[in-house]
Amino acid sequence: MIDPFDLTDESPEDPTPGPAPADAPPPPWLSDLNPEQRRAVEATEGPVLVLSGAGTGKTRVLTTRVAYILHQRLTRPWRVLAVTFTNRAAREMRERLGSMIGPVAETVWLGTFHALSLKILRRHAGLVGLRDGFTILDADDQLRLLKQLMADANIDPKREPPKGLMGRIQRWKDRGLTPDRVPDDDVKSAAGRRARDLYVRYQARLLELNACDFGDLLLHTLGILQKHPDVAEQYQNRFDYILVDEYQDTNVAQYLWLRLLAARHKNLCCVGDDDQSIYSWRGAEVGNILRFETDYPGAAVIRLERNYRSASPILGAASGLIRHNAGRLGKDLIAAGANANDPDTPPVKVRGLWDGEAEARWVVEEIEALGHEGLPAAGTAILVRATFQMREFEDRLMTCGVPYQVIGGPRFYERLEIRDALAYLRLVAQPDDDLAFERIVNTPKRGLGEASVQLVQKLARADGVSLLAAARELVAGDDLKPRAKKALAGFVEDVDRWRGLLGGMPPAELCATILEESGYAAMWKADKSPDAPGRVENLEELVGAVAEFETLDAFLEHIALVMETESKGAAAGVTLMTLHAAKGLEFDVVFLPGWEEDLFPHRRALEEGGQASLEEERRLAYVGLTRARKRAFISFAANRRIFNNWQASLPSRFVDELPDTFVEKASDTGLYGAVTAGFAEEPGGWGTRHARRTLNGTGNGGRGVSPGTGGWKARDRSGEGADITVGQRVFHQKFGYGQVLSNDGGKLAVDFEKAGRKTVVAGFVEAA
DNA sequence: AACCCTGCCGTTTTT
DNA sequence: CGGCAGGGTT
Repeated sequence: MIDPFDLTDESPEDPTPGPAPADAPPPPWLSDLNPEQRRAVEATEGPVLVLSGAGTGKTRVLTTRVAYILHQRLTRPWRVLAVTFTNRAAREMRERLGSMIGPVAETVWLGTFHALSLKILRRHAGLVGLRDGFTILDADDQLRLLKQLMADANIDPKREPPKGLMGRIQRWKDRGLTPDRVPDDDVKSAAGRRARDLYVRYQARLLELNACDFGDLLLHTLGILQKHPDVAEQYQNRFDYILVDEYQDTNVAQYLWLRLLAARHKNLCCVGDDDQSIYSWRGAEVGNILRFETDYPGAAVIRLERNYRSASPILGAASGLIRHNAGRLGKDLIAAGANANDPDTPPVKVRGLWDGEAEARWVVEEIEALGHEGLPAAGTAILVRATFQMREFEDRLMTCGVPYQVIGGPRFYERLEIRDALAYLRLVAQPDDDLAFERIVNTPKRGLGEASVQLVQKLARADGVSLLAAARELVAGDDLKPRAKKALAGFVEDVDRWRGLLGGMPPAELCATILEESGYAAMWKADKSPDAPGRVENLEELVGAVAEFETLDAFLEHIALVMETESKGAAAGVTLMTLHAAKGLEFDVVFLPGWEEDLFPHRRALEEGGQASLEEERRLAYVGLTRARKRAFISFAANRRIFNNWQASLPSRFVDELPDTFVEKASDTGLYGAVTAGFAEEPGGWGTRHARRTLNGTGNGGRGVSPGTGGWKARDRSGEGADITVGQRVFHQKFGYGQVLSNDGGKLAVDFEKAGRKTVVAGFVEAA
């Protein structure tokens, strides 16, 4: 593992200028660009906004732009700053840059906002009250710390959920607001004031711990740049060109960070797509991209609209959908890729099904059929709105023997056993890491209960020393019961001994030694719960991960910023993940299930964010569709089990918003009428449209289940549903026999004999 | 100090 | 229904 920032030569006055541009052969990569891309690459001076639609080659533009700047000898590699959001994007960019310009790519300042901030912050830690070697807390540490502070302040965690408070604090940090800058509007309520007070204490406590959280990496760096003009100037002069990926995802703090660094020359190139902004709920400000031209007068705005990824019906469907959003910068994708002109590309298939299980069955059937057409599972993805949807697909894929992998879920470094093991390593590397001490002082159980730990904490606070130091004092004194004293003495001795080994053996060996001698590995080996063997394996894997590093410090620094493990091996089967996780990826075939009101767009999003959130949900749908190269499938179910009770659901409004020209809709016979939506009724009858001959015409008196969804009507199978009366005994395909409790305009409350009380639509039951 | 039980809640997630 | 957190119990 190489630390990309471990630069051996960063000197701005590097004495070896390269050959003049004229001497160099024309770079091959310029001619591969289309005219817009080329403009985006060649407009090196001044602010540039590249509006880069899905699949229009933004990574290529970014990397080529860096290569071009260097090739033109406009500056030196270490004077170029390229910022991304994820480690994955940074890695990909560095690799591609390396293939264009060679090993010199390693010296470009390229990384995530957080990694780059950390690099700057390490050099000026003293300016914000941090000392050298400060640690970075992860989400778990943050929350534990906040809970402690809440307990100190007598705030009931029942009334004020710690997660909510943490969220508030993080949102302030996202906006670049230190505690003293929190606006009055945010502390009008008592809860707001309490949150602000806690924010003050939280920041103070972090400094005591010589630690900072992820938000602080940006916030502190921003503070340094704002309050110390001399330092700011140093970096403003250092970076001659700044490039930013995924600009639509920047928060206010990041926006200010960029603005400060680019203040001198304004050679700031932001690449993004307002239509793919899906992270406002974690602080991203679409406004940043929408306002770019105002913020940077005279900015060049370049639109990349030639899509090289998707077949034209997919682009047509996606464009038609996103057109329903207001306040866009405006951009239309044009099919330009190899998949675009294939006359055989079928439209986007939209399919209504009975329930989630039928939906999964259908999806997997389609996957198997596509396999015979030469579109194997390995290039296929199922993209869901919420993780609970995954289970049904997993079940079905497993029973059908289709290989698959789930992306997302709990990450390696977030697992309990890994976090515990890391706490050991942290404490050894950094003896005053109090959070690490607390975490493992009694793990595995050493007979050190809360009483003993509190004694240590009290002493530490009184003497102003770390917990480990206080423990050491306590062991020497007589304030502890003999039992606890012995246990604590043993623990302190262990830590001291491991510290003594620090320089003497490779870090992986040290890690293994610690896990053995602490009894931590033994604890899991002895555990007979079903997940214990997996945890033991993970610990072994951790040792393997440490082996990639020269020193323990280097390893800890790495995992503080890179919480993911390197993805191992190529995807073998169907990829199952959330829509959010799919951003930036592409697949030959994409399935988008669960397009139902309340699920997608998600009810909670609409409840808290109204119109703005609806548009964000729509962008999410747009992101999903534009992941597909060759085929896209959308589906929705009429019934879905949510928290164990069945819920009748309506097709998503997004289904209605898909332009008819590019989609082919069908639903299982009788599931829905097809009054205006142009749905065929037969399963599998894609070509046979009965658009105008609808079930509505066969006796449903136009009684819709819900207004506002266009032509979708509850089915009324030749009228049986109409004459259901309260108290009647009925039969339901899924739930069996039951008695009708009430009838609310076709929505029946039924007490089923086997399945219990459910709400069903009248059309789904028949008189028994 | 360790275990069990009850009650609540249930969207998306990187660094 | 099921996971988890916190409280109460042994």
